[in-house]
Amino acid sequence: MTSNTAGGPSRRERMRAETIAEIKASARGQLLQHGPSGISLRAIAREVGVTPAALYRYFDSLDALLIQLVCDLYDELIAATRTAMDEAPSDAHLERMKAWVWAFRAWSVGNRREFELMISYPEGNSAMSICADPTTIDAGDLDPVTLKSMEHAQLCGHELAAFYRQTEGAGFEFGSVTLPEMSEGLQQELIESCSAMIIGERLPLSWVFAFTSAWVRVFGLVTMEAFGSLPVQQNIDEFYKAQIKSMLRDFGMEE
Amino acid sequence: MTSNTAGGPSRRERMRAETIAEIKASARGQLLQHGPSGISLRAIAREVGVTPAALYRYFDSLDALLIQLVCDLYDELIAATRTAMDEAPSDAHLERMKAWVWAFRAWSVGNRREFELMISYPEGNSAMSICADPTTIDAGDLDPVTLKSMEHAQLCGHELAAFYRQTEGAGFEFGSVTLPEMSEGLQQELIESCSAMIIGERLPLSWVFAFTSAWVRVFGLVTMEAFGSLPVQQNIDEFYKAQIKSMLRDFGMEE
DNA sequence: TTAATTTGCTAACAGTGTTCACTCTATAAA
DNA sequence: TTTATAGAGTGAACACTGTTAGCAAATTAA
Repeated sequence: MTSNTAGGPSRRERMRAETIAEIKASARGQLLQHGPSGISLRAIAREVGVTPAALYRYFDSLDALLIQLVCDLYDELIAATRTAMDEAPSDAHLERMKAWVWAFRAWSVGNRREFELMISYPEGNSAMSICADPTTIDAGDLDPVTLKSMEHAQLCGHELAAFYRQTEGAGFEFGSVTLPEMSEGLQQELIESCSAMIIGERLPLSWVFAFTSAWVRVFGLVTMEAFGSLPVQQNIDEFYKAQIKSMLRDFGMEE
Repeated sequence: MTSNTAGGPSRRERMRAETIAEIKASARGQLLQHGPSGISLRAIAREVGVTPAALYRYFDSLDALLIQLVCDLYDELIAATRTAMDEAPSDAHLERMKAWVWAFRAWSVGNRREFELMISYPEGNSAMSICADPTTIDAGDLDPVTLKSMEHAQLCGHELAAFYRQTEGAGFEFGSVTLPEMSEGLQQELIESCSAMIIGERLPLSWVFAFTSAWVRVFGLVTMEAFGSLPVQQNIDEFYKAQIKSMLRDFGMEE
């Protein structure tokens, strides 16, 4: 028929993108209803109105489909976090980091099953990892979900770097924060580990340690809440606030 | 034949217990090789040398078998933790709590797939929860894995209570620890939440908050390490030590 | 129009958890 | 010791699952 003279996506490409979206939507619906292990390829085909074998024209396997879905979910999380951060002024770095925590929590708890799929996929993979092995960090052939999770963490990491640039390290000046003694090796690894997230910027050890500790705490909080194993069940918001205050104290800050 | 006059388990009961153990062992072997979702009832039957249907004489379903397995794994974790604690004198409560953390970590990381199964089973259940809903805490009909995870947490909680009794709250006296301001509701919930673990003992808010925070941090550390997403990969031991020191500071202690 | 690519189908294969009806066999009671 | 009874095991079937191969129709490009 009409050849594709006008640059844009061809008719078939549009159709293809549409059914791909339909497939993903169906998969997500089943995720919501029956959990991560309840996503069935045949059920998806049934819902989309197509034969099971037809789905293999769009995805190499069910695993590949799930990986794609997880990537999309990360994009959703990242977008939600970014807009939440952008509600604060671009130079209010502390507020923006707080917003990151709240948005991360809100999305993960509001999408428990999605969160469950993200951290449990694939079997024992390094989902939600802050950074990968430093030796292979240059290679672009990391698995896509690790990349996405790094992008998610960098969103907060960059803000920390900007905050350091803004205060020029003053945060630790007026606080009585004594760093635990650490070996040379650990110090170096911590700094290098964070430099993967804060590109080009080199933060002092005190900031890096406080940030890493905070990251572990936030991860613990969000995971436990999403899995319903948080020690607090009713006043969760205030518990988070208290935890954030406690973390800020590790940075030597009061408010 | 000979009737069972001598109290002990009958011959059939012994046989039954033996095959049950055999089934569980096979299940665990598959868990090790193929991960939680790779445990197949038919493969177990194949390995035990029996028909798939025969397994239903021992377990109501595959799910029931997995729950039993998870309970056994908790018992193993609890036993490992307890013996590690008992290597310290019974009145060295601080050392014993440290031993709890190290043993918890060592077992979970040394048995990653088992740990994976424990926290992911059943779908979004409250595994590894420190305590359950206070309203139903009296009823003994909680699901068995929640009970086991509580037993695991109580092991450390009791030690904390004993430590408080020993020092009579002196820990917070000589430290410059300022508690984040919290609402009445959160304070009450924190205290009640911990009283489920420290039976009969009522700790002050400062201790309860520090303990809860520490629990979240330890959970975050162990989970991230087991899933390979810890920001540190080489000097993990020292990172844990630094984290523990940081937690002890929340209790107002130095060493 | 012709040729090539894409999309979808049917059918089948190997695997899964679960149930039912039917054998034995070992225990317990008469 | 003989007779019920409960336990353990079997084989066949059902309803699923993910995946592949070969073939037909439709859409695009030459």
